[in-house]
Amino acid sequence: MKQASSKTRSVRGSRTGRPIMALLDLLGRRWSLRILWELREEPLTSRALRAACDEASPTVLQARLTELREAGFVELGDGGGYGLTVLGRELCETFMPLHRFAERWRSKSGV
Amino acid sequence: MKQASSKTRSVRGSRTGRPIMALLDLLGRRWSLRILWELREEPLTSRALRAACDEASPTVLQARLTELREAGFVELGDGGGYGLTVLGRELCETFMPLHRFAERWRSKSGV
DNA sequence: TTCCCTTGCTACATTTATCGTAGCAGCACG
DNA sequence: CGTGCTGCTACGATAAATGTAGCAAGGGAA
Repeated sequence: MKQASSKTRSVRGSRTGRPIMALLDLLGRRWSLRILWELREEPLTSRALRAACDEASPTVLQARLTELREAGFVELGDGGGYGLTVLGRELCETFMPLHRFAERWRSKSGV
Repeated sequence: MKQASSKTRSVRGSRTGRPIMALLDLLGRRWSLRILWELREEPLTSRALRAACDEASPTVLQARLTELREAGFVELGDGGGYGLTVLGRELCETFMPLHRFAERWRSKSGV
């Protein structure tokens, strides 16, 4: 597997030494959660991922993918295509109950 | 409890009719996850919340708080102070395992 | 009343992030 | 050779976040 470059893009909040803050910051960036969500079942090529993410700009997607790779959640397969690492799969399952919650949420709120 | 204005700030992704997308988008905005996290134990005044969020600009915090109120996750108490609604507390517990995950994550990744 | 302090909230100029479109180099297939 | 895919990038336009300052409303205390 190819390694993400380690030019250490600083994660806001990591300075506090509280990893939860760094994680919340990373996941709180645009498209981060969505990318993990779309990769939850199978690896996707960069273009397929873009299609799954409502044609979001490739600029941000590349940026998020690089960050997620540096964080160890996503990896680029040898034959191309982005997939979750073991760690990434754990993370994904951590907030998988969000799906059921979202359904309940809609029924209560009219957003 | 005071109600958040309902001028329907559109949530990106809600057009697809898939509530999980709307939720991922809302939570994927800056400081959203952090705000929920900081309110997890007790209500905080707007200024205390700001302090807890590394002195983030009050402009975004107000925006996020309004969105979270409209979504039904956060409410403004009568005597002042922001707190989680019942729904918000459920949501918060949904990704509470993230805390433990973050600790394991740091030990594996050098971010 | 006046003074002081805290509440939620906003204005505004600057900086940063994201968007949208286009296009690059590399590789495989025919 | 061209065709079509891959990951990835440049760049101007636009939207969002930052940082600083300050507002009006309300609650005491003197």
